[in-house]
Parts: sequence; structure tokens; C-alpha cells
Amino acid sequence: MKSREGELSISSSELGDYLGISQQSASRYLSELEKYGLIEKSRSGRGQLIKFTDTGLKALEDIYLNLQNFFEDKSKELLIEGKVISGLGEGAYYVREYADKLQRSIGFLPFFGTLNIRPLKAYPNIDRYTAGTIRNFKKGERTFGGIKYIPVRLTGDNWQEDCYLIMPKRTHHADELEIISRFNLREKFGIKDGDILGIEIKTTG
Amino acid sequence: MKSREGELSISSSELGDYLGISQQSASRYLSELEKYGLIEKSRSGRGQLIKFTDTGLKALEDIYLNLQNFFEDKSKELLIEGKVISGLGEGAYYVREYADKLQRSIGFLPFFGTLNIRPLKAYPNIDRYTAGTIRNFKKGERTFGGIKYIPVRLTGDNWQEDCYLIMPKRTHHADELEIISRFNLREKFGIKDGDILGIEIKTTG
DNA sequence: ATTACTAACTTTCGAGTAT
DNA sequence: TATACTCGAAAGTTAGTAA
Repeated sequence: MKSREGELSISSSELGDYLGISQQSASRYLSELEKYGLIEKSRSGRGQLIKFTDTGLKALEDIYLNLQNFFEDKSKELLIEGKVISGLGEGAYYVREYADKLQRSIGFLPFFGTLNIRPLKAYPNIDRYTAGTIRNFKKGERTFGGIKYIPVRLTGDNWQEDCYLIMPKRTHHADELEIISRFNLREKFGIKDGDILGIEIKTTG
Repeated sequence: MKSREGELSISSSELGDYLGISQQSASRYLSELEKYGLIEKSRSGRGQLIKFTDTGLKALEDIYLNLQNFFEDKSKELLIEGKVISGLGEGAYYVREYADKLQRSIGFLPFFGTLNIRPLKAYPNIDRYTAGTIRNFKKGERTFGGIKYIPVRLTGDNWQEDCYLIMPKRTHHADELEIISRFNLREKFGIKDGDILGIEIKTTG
């Protein structure tokens, strides 16, 4: 096994030995990782060169961030910075449909719209901050999936506001975070697309 | 799912939903983790309380440290601090048996003995620093397992010395690290049991 | 509500081997 | 030497339930 910048050369039998599995399984593992787009293989005379793809690195980073969040000081707040983006306008529709259930759960009627934020960096799994969930339900023909909500403090240049982050119940990670509030946040704080905001997630202590 | 200090309450169906597997498999997973001594379960009316054991936490920490080593600045040296302990005296015997092969690999005849060091903290997998290996071999009736060696700089209060760390080939982690050198390190530097030394592992750049 | 057993089904594993 | 296919055996999964 030899490694250069971002690549390593390892034969399937070496990997098998290392993991305590057969050469055949090691070979298959590598092929599967390649199939899932996590690594790239290239045969090179004896052995093969293995290289992580961006997807693969991101998958590893997710695990790393989760463990970091688990092992590092729990009393620190988690801060996710992100850029305000335009949603598809669906937020308004959905918040309206979930409104009565949300009101019962979080104690106020939310503004019929979401503020969508794309995190600047990878962030750990935030499921453990979930304050509550809303079960899936039917309205006539339409089925609405369950969602969960996480209390967060949204911070801008000269302001901050306690809001909720909402996510589909089964989703553990999202490229865009959706914030709801009792106010129209864009109006109240003059938020525009491209603004960088902070999402502070309170630790449960 | 609720969590308190170091514990969390989760039902097998919740876990199953979370992982996208059946309630039965989730239940079995938890039982297996318990069988392997990684978690402790205790039923509590509805759901069950899950708690990591020390072994379980250590297993997670190992993964965390490995990823940390992978993602954090590669140009930094890895420093493992540890306490000098008495080996079982086996070191001398083994080094003698491996001596000729070691000499051919590392370029000098090592002192017939090892300096044994117990790390103060968990450390990441150091396999990737392996400079070379010695295959397993037979001498008469006796079989000697393969070993690998890693160049390290051993540092004491007012001295430092380039040495090699040796490990059985199939071992990826050890509670005690064994150092070999061309010198009798205990004599040369007046090392005593209980001394705290540093093991610096050079990055390959 | 739970957890978790049994039994049928499905997937994974790896020895043998082709390339 | 390699990687990787085939296929019988081993291990994992889960619906149906018991407790």
C-alpha cells in the first residue's frame, strides 16, 4: 500500500487482509463504492489506484462532523451560517396547510412562507435538537408528510430572532434549510437573497 | 426519542424508521451492540434507555480520531504521549529472532529489547505511516508473525532520538507501543518506568 | 404500547476459477 | 502476479406474532 496526494494504491488482497475479509469481498466492496460514486478506481499494473470522489469525501465529512458534534463540548452552541436564497414559493402553500398543527405545537400561527437558507459549509446532523414533530396527515385527496421542528435563533447584522427550522420527518440532512417565524422575516428585517445569516441551535443543556 | 446526560430513550420502531430498516432489525441491532458490550439497554415502560459503555465510546472515539487525522492538517506531526512501562521481557527475545530481518530492512542491528510505552490518550490509526513490513517466517518448529515498522522520533526531557515503532502486521491499534532502536534507550537516556515520553510520527509530506 | 422470537425469504460471502 | 465472475453456503432481514 502506498499513498500519494489524495490517492492510494492498494490491492484487493491487501484490503481484504486489512479488513479481515476475503480478496473477493474486498474487490466487490471497492466496485460497489465506485458504483455509488464514492471512489474512483484505476488499475495500474500491480494493484489499483483508489481515489475518493467529492461525494465520497463529503460522506466521510458528514460522519466526521457528527462525531465532532458528539465528542466536542456540548455546551457550545451550534452555528450554521448560510446564504438566503429564493425558495420555489412552495413554502407559503405548505405552511398554510400545516398552519393549525404548527400553531398547536409551537404556540403561534406562523407567517405563511419560509425563509430558505443554503448553508455555506457542511454541518452535522441536527436531529438531536428536534423539539417536536407533526405527524403525516390527509386533507381530502392530498397526503402531507410528517415534519419535525427545531428551535433556532436566526441572526443578521444587527438583529436576532427566535424561529423554527422545519424539515421533513424522514430527512436527516438537507441542502437548504427552511425557517418559519410568526413574522414575515424578509420584511421585518429587510432580508434579501444572498444575505448571509446565522442559524444558532441551542443545546438542550 | 428523548435524551438525557449520556442516555437516550428510543424505541426499536423509532430507530428502525430512522435507519430505514424494520423494527425487528433495529431491535436485533441493539441486542447485538449490547452483546458486543458497546451499549447497555434497559427497558423503561415505553421504549428503552440506551447508554454507551466505555468500550462503545472508545470505539466511536477511534473512528473520530481517524477521521480527524484524515481531515485535519496533514502537515502537522502526530504526537503520541505515553508512559514508559515494563514489558514482559519478551521484547528482547523477539527482537533477537527478528534481528537479521530488521537489520536488512531498517539498516542497523537493533538493541535486543523494546521500550514499551502506554499512550496517555487515544490516538488515531497510524498504519498509514508504515515504512515497511517483515513477512512472517518459520525457524525450526516456531512460527513468527509478520510485523510492520514505523519511523518515529522519541522525545524525552532534554533529548530526542530517531527510532522505530514496531507492531504485529495485522494489528491496527495497541494499548502498548513498542519502540526499537540501535541503542539501549533506557541506559543511554536514563529512562525509568513511569517517565512520560513523546512519540513523534513524521508525516510523509 | 412495547421487545423480540420463529420461520421464510433475501442478501452477502468467499472458494474456485477465468482472465 | 493482478481483478473479478459464478454459485453454493452462510448470514442478515422482516412479516407474523407471542409476551
